[in-house]
Amino acid sequence: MSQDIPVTGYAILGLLTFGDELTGYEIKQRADVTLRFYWVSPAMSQIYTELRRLSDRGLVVADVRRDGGREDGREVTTYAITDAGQEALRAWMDQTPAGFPVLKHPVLLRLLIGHVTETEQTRQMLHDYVAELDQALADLSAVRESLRGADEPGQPFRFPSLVADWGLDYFDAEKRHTRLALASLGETGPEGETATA
Amino acid sequence: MSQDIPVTGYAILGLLTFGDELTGYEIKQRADVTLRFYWVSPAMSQIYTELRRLSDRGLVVADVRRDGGREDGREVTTYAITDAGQEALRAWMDQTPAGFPVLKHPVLLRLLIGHVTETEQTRQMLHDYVAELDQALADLSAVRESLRGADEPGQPFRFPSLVADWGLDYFDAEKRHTRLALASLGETGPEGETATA
DNA sequence: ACAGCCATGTAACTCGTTACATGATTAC
DNA sequence: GTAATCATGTAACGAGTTACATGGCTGT
Repeated sequence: MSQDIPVTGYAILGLLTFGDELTGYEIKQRADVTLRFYWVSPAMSQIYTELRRLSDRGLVVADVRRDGGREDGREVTTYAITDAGQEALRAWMDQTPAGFPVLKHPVLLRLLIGHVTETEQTRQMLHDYVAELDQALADLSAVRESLRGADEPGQPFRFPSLVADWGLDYFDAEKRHTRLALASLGETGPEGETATA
Repeated sequence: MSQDIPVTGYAILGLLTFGDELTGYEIKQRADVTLRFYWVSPAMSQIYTELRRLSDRGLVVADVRRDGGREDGREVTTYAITDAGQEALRAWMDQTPAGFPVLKHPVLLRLLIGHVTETEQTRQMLHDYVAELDQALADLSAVRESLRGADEPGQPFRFPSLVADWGLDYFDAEKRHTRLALASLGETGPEGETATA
């Protein structure tokens, strides 16, 4: 029937299962704080394209409204998941294998061919990565905190909390690995210096 | 000059810095055992496309040869990185930021919306994931072992070893996280049973 | 003889991105 | 008044995939 929907489509559908009617713009914002860590943050244009597709298949309903009710006001379209959408999402979850994660890790890719450049350059890259990880950790921590109070079994944010904790641990592990790599490069680099951070 | 090369192009270029002349087919095999874990394993057609591009820009040289030297034999094309290729790769490493990793994690995506399906279904997914992680760990361990003996500073496989160790640790951490999630689901699931594995 | 691997490529297509275009609303 | 944010879309394009097509070589 409707298995020709990209995963991102189901991801958007999933965002709509948390109870609210959302505009495309709001979906983008939600994606930026959640999906972005373990899937992608789709471009606005992609979101509108996907909403169009979901709407065509009856998996979401669009609700066009005049902002503020005025005749000349701005048109705002909110989307809600339909029963058919719930079923399609459920069928996807239950009947298609999740698949193995794909990691596009430019830091590891460059580390792999570290012999092509100076050790100092590689160290710099790793330091930069740590800084970006700190930022990601801060962002994700904030999200995780915002779920407190509704993260127990039976409560709405149980699963998002589980995922956020997993993500936090993952970023921590990345920091550890980066530091280990830095240590390995620092101890035995061409120059006699040790790691600086 | 030549910054219109996709990352996968540089990745292929990188594979050619380890000393051998490789055919497109062999590049695919190398990618399947190394790149696949932290970048992607490009399709054959993508590899040939990329080799064509690199060749057009003079970053690799193609060496067309008759297999076995016979006039009617099969044509085999091997590729080697050129000096210009080394420079381009180095320039890319030194002058463009690596960028933050992108993780496409269907297991986490589905766990996030776990409330859509039965807990048992989610548990099943996590169990399957553990099995796949075991496979990945076995594969990567084999690669890592094959690097032993040339993984010290100054030796050719120092950086690949560093990356392999990082990867092994990462997969271990994923297993841990999966078990934690399973525990969390098992203890408090709707049915009174505990986790089965 | 035949299966399986080695080897190379083209064509069609999809996902997703960036750039462009438009305009209303809100906060300062 | 004007900058930032809210809101929606189109067009062009690029990276990468699957399907298709071809054919030689190797082991049994």
